[in-house]
Amino acid sequence: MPATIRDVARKANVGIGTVSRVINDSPSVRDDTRQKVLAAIEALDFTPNPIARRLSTGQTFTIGVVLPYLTLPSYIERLRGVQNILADSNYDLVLFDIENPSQRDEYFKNLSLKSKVDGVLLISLPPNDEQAKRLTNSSTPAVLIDAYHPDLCCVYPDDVDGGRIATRHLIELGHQKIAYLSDYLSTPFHPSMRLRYQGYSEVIKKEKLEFDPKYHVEADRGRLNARIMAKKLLTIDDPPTAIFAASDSHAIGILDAANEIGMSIPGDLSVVGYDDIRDAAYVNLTTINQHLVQSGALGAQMLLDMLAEPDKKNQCNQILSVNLVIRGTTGPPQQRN
Amino acid sequence: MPATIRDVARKANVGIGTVSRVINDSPSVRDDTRQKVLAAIEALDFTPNPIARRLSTGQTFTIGVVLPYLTLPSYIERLRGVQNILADSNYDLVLFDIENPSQRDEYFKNLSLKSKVDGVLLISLPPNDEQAKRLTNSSTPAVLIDAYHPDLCCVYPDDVDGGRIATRHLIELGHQKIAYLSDYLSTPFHPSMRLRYQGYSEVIKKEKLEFDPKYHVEADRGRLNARIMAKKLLTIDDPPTAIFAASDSHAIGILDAANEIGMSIPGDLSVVGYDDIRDAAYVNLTTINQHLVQSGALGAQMLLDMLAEPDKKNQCNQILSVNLVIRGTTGPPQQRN
DNA sequence: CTGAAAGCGCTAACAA
DNA sequence: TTGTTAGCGCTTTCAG
Repeated sequence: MPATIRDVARKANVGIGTVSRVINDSPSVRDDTRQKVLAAIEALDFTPNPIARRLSTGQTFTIGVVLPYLTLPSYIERLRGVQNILADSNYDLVLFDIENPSQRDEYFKNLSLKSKVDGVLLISLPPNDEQAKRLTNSSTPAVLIDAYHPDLCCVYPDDVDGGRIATRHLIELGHQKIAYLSDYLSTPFHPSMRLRYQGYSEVIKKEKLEFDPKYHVEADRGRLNARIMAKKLLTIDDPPTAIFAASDSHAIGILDAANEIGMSIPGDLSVVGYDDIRDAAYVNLTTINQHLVQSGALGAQMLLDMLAEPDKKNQCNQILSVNLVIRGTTGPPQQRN
Repeated sequence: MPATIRDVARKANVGIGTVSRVINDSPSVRDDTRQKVLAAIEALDFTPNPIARRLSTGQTFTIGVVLPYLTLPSYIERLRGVQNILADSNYDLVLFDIENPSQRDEYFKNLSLKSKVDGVLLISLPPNDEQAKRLTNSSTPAVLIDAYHPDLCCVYPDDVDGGRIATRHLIELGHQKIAYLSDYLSTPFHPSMRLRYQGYSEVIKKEKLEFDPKYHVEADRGRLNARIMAKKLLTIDDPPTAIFAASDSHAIGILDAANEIGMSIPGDLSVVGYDDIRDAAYVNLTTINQHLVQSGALGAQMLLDMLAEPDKKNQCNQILSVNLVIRGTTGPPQQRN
């Protein structure tokens, strides 16, 4: 039904190759013939069939974005960054949501990709070695966003430094008893929270502060669980004067707990979060901002660059710096020492 | 590099057509030849090239999902519903995010679709008449999710009824002075909030309650603005004893305001929200639940059905019912009448 | 039941 | 500079 390149050629009285050249902005077309062709294209309301072009060139002009759980705000933000970049390119974004481990495995196995996408962006999906190998072996370039593997291109935030920065901020305010509250670190699902913990404990040790295991608390995911655990933590003997939370959700749960047991913030307790989600500003939470949207954009751009110059060994590892956003939930402890 | 259908044919000592038949589960293949072919496919690790198939059949096995502002949780939920359905189909999901009105217009104009997608899902993007016409004229089937147009297939929530239900709930508790707080209704961007308002005022009138314009408050988007406006509303002469908020974000802002000026909930003030977002449960908010994920799933299924049986006039308008979730922010007013 | 052949709409090499 | 031709890898007649 829609006009084809042949219709245009006939109408413009030129060869089909010429039309193709015009479409592809080839310089070797005389200007008047170009005009003829353009006119015919206009008249016929012709748009080149992308599929045919794909078959012909071998490129799909499609990049696959794989991410887990479309629910988490942070993944979505990264996806936005990706989409922003891709929108300005010729590439379409095809979305693969992984909602359970078996989907995930299947995805890595099939790389359903096979000639379906020109490149893959994996968001927050750290591959194991076997999966990484499969990725490197496949001819489709891939980049990991918010995940790391030595053999792959990655862009990820400097979580260790985030942990350091948050902890240092608290110490500089005069805190000595600083707790860390996170999801369970023993599961393989939260590498970033483990890294933040690493930064935290590194600073604690360097500053020769008391490193009390009771100040390290783990809770199930979610604000409510954080609240419950925080309440416990704050009512023990010799409670901390500050808590570094592995996420803003955790931090907000802590705020709720403090509120519940009548502690004032930041007088009785300082709290630092992580992520700088939308609500953080609203509750005036001091937190670590990692540049989520930017991470997606950077990853997408990296992939686009790889696609553009396949041979050129690209700068393939981008560590994104994080920064402290000081708001109202941190201050000096009430009673020193 | 990857094996083609021809390689398989050669290896299996059959014609290329036969291989195609095997791939497509055609019944007219003798079982032993089928086995031969299958073996060859296995041996060569052959996967049919989807692009070639697309060109050949004219189908793209791709459906385009267009939605505005990837940020809003409710859109994301709907997208999840779509993705859930599409994941189990043969269709890929290609994502188009509209971040500004010009992108939107451009999208409707180009329908970039032209032979790129087999169908379109528009989420929360009410088209005007011209755009709708373009959609109906284009040969690609489309369905609107969370939007309505008489000429198009739509699935959308019963917002008017949501307004009714919330208001009735409050009246049944004994409230007479019921306010409605929403975004600005005069802009074309919040048709649903307008409909909820319609349901609200309908019930107010039917119950012959005082319909005081001062009880209708509009705020800029966001929790903070809701909080500010709510504070104003609650400190006027003769304040309302209950507020119906057009969204949970608004409602939570109202809760904050009440807290700030020392009103107790639901003793001094009842609040009903809308959407039942995640935080609603956390703050124990009574609210209206619209089935977001389901709306996406339904829309996607509808489109798939249209694709499967193009001629059959499908049930093309699905109004999703909403329901009241009673939690802790509503109760009888303290002083009657 | 099966093989051969003709496209799908485009790009790219090759002549002219 | 331009037209012609040969594919890209598959589906689908059409014979046989």
